[in-house]
Amino acid sequence: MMTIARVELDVPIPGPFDYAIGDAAVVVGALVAVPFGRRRQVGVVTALAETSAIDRSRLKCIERVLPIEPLTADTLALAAFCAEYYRHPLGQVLSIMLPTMLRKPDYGKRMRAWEYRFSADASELEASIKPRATGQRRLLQALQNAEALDAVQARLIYAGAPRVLREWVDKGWIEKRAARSKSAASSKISSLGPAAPPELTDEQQQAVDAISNTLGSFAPWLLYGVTGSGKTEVYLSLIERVAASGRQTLLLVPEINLTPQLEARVQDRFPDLEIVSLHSGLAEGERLSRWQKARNGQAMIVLGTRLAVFTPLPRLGLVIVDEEHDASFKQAEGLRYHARDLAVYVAKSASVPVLLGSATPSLETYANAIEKRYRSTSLTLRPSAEAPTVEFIDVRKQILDHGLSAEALAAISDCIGRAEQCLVYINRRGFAPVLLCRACGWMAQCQRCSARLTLHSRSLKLKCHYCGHEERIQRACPDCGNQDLQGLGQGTQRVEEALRTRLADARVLRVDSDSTRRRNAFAEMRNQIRSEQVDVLVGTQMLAKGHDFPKLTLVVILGADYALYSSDYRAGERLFQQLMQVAGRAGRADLPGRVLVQTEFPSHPVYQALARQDFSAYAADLLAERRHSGFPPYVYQAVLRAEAHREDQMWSFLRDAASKAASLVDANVTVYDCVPAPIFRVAGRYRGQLLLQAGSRAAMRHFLARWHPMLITPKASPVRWIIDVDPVEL
DNA sequence: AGCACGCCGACT
DNA sequence: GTCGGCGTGCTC
Repeated sequence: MMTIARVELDVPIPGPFDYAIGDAAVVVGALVAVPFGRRRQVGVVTALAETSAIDRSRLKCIERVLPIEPLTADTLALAAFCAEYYRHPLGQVLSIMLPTMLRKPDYGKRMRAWEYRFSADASELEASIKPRATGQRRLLQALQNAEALDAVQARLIYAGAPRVLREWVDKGWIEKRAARSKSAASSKISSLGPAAPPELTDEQQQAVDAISNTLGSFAPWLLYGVTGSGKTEVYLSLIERVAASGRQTLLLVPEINLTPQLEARVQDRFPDLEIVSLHSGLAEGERLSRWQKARNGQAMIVLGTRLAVFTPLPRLGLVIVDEEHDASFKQAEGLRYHARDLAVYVAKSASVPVLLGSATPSLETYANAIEKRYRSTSLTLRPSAEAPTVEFIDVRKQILDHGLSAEALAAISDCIGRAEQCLVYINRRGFAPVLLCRACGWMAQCQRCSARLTLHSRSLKLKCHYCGHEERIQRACPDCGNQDLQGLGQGTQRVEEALRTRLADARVLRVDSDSTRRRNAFAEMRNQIRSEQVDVLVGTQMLAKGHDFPKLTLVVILGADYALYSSDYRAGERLFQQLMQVAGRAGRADLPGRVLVQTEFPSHPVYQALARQDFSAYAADLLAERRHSGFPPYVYQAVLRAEAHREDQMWSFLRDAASKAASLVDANVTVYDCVPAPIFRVAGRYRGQLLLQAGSRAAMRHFLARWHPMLITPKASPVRWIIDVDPVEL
C-alpha cells in the first residue's frame, strides 16, 4: 500500500517533497493541492512510495486532488527532460508547462457565484463605516447603486471586500444568496466557407509527397524555402493529410504578432477543423480551455508561440516549426529552453516527423541537413514574384541627411510617385542612440547600466533600452554646461521625422515596439498598410517577419553595419538572416522588388551574399569558419551567467564555479575564462559569464549534471546565477 | 521564491 | 511608545 506521494512544487529549491496520502485517490501525474510552509501550493505527483527519508511525523498530508485528468507519462517525461537538459528545477518546469489556472489550489472548487444585497435599512451599516475606510464606503455605494453586487465585482471594487461582506452578513445588514447563473455567451465566428486549396507547384508537391512518406515515424526535415516560395502551402497540405488520418498537428511560429494572421489562414482553409492558438497574450481562462481542447484531442491543429511546445497532444501526427532560425524560439530568461529543439524532442518521442521551415535556416539545422542527420527538401522558386534586386549605397563619402543618403531619398520619392509602398528598415528604435555634448564629449549614460541612454524625441525623454529607466532630456551638459547637446546616430523616430520633412506629402508610419505597445496597435497598422493608407513604413525587426504587403516594392536598409562590429560570433549569421527576411518583403505579387542597402562596406561577404540572394554559399562559408574555429554547431555550449550588486561577489562566484569546473577534469569539456557580460552593468547589477564547450550534447549534459549541483549553496546567495544551455547570445 | 521571525530608526 | 525597514532561515 503506497502511502507517500512525491510531489514537485514550483519552488527554486530541489524537490521532490514527500506528502502523506490521506483518503484521496492519488496517482502519478495528478495535480494536488498541498500545504507548504505557511502557504498552499499546487504540485504534481511524480512518484508514489511506501517510505520517506523525512520523519513520518513531519509529513503533511495532501489536501486535495485537483479535478483534472492527471498528466500523462509523455508530459512528465518532457518535463523531466527539460529539467535535466536545461538544469532547471523540475517543479518549476512543470509549473511553466501548466496553464496558470491549474496552479491555484482551489481550482475547480465549487466556486458558486454569490451575490449580496441589503436585507435591512442601510443606515446602521452606513453609520458603522469609519471615516477613513474608503474601500468600505465604495462597497456601500456599489450596493446602493445596483440591485445586487456579486462577489467578483465586489473584490474588484475593494480588495478587502470578502472579509467586510462576511462581517456585514454576520451583523444582518446584508444578505448573501446564490447568483443566478449567467448564460455563457458563445458566439463563434462563422467562416466564409473553405478556401479552395491552391494548386501546388511541382516543388511544393514534391516536398509534400516526400514528407508525407515519413508520416508515422520520427523524421526531422528541413524545408528550405526562399521567401515567397509558398512554405505555408506545404504546411497546409501536410496538415490536411495528418488531420484526415485523425491526428493533430503542432505548428510553432516565432512571434505573437504572426499568430492571428496565420490562424485566420488556417481556419479559412479548414473551416471544419478545430484549431486553437496558444500564446502569451491570452486570458487565463481562455488559455486553459484551449489547452484542454488540445489535450483531449478535440483540437486538430494547435498553433502557437514557443510555449505551445509544452501542450500535451495525445494524437500528435506532425510538428512544424515555421521560421525555425528565429531567435525568439529561445526563451531568454528563467527556463531557457529552445522551442525548436524541444519540438524535435517531442516529435521523436511521439514518433512523428518534425518539419523545420525557413528561408535562412539556423546553421545548426543547416549542418544537420548537409550531414544527412536531417532530411531536406527545398522550394527555390517564387511563384508569385521575381527575387528582388539588391543594390548598395556606399555612404563612406557622402553627407547623410539624418542618416538618409540622397539616392535613398530619391528612390523613396520615386516609389511613392508610382503609388507603391516603401519600407525603411532600421533596427533601432528611438530617435538617436546617443545624446552627445560636442564641447566635452559627455554622453548621456544610464546610471544603473553600462549602456547609453537612447534619445526619444517625441516624449522628450532619455530611455535605457536595457533596464527601462527613463529621464527628462537634459538642457545642458552636466559636465561643462554647454547648451548644445546633439543626438548622434539614427533611430526609427529620427528617420520618421526626416522623411516627414523631406517628403511632405508622404504618409509615413513608424512601426516599432514603442508605437505598437498599445493593444491591437499592430493589427491596426497592418490593416492601414494593406489598405494602402500608408506610403512609407519606418520600422524595426518587427516588420521584417512574415508579413505580406503586396504593394511594397522598395526596401531601404539603414544602419546594418553596426552588427559587423559585434563581438558575438553569431552576429554575421543573424544579420544575414535579418537582411534576407527584410529584403523578402520587397516585390511580391506582380511588382518587381528593389532593395537598397546603405553601408560603408559594400564588399563585405554578408552583403555580397545578400546581393546574390545565396543562402547556401554564405552558410557554407560560415560553417567552414565555425568548424575551423571550433564554434557551434560543431561544439555544444553552455554559459554560466551571474549577476550581483557587488562586483567582487559576482567575480568570486564565477571564479569559484570555474575552479569547480576545472576540478572535474573532463577531457570532453573546455572551461573558458570568466569574462564580463557584453552589457556589464544592467539595472545596478554587475554581470559576468563563464563559457563552457563540449564536443557533444551528451558530454555537456553529463558534465552539467555533475557541475551544477556543486554551485547550489545551502543558503541564499547575493549572486543571482543561471546556466544557459545552448545559448543564442554570448 | 514566499513568508515568517527578529532586532533597530521615524512617526501617528 | 508603535509601524516598518530588510537580514536570515525554513519549507516534505
